[in-house]
Amino acid sequence: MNVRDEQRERVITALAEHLLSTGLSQASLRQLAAAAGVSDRMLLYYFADKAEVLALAMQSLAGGMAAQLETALPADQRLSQAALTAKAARLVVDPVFRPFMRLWIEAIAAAAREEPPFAEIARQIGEGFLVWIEARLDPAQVPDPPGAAATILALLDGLALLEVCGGEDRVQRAVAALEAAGLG
Amino acid sequence: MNVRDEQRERVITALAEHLLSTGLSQASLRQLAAAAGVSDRMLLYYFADKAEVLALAMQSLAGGMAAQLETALPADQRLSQAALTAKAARLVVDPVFRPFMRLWIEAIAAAAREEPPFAEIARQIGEGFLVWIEARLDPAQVPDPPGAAATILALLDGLALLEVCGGEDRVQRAVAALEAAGLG
DNA sequence: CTAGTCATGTAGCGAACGCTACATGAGGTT
DNA sequence: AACCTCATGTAGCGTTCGCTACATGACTAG
Repeated sequence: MNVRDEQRERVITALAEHLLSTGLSQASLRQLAAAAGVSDRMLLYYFADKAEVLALAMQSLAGGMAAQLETALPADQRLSQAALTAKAARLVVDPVFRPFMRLWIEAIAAAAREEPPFAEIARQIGEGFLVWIEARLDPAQVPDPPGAAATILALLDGLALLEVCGGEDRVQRAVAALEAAGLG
Repeated sequence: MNVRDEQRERVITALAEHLLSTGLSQASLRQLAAAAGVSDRMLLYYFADKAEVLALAMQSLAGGMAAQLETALPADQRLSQAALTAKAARLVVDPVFRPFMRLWIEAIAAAAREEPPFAEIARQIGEGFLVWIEARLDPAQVPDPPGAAATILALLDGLALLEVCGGEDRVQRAVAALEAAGLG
């Protein structure tokens, strides 16, 4: 393989990690290059432009996130809406997933202002989430799986927002309430 | 009153409108000044810095939003969690409120990256939302009002995110599902 | 009348941004 | 040996950003 192609892989992996830990605020070309251990000049030699860098790094993260979600809550078990809501909520507020959720809301906000490449990225990742959720809903118990999945996704994303504007304890209280309801 | 103080009021009102319609992406000092019909130089004569301008405009918007919410769903009627969730969800996806919700998630994302003055603003507005919600929950029907309020807020905010990453139809399906559940 | 505050304009600073032009050496091909 | 592509460095372009220094006319207080 090319040196260039090797570097593309190496750099994207490093940048995914960097984005996870610092968010989109530290994502200028120069900052990304420094985080990946290359010069900004070379970053634009490996990739077409900043949008490509961010798109690839976000896709890499989404892939990792999807794999972790698969193992954390396997699809062979179908749940009621309340039960899945509670379990998924506990998952996404876990310290393991929280950095991703933080980045996820930054990406959606960037998509909201139509900032490339986030409009596309956010659509893709959101779609992936919906598929993941719907695959875990028991059609026998859930009258409207697409509606239920959309509702659950909204709630999960909302928990990430709640953490920012309401703090950790509010999130825990919400998750506890969901678990209490999920037992019914 | 001073010319300066008159201008402060006038400019903030204009900028609240501007932020509502264009979001935070068109919010550089020069763009804000143009939207308010003044020079950027004068904007920084009327206000201390950009953070003050944004803070005041956001507070103005939050006030207007709060007033509209009060009239749209008066506090004298206490509801069950499911019923309030459904009613509030229908409210926030209304075209009247959607621009605010859009801006709201941009503000939370800015808060997430600790961008002044949004950390403070987001906390304030989020707190206001929680109070508003809790004041409409019937304590006789709701075992854990703070938890329920946090859950509802997460869901409402999440609907705004869902619109960005999943599109209008997904939001409508989620609201329909919530209304179906709210009838039970 | 003079002095000073208020309101506003002109001009620009220094930094960061995304991105590019150009040079250079290393290594392979003919 | 001549040439060419690849990988990399240096330097900087043009723009936008938040913000400021400085000047100037208008009005007001002593």
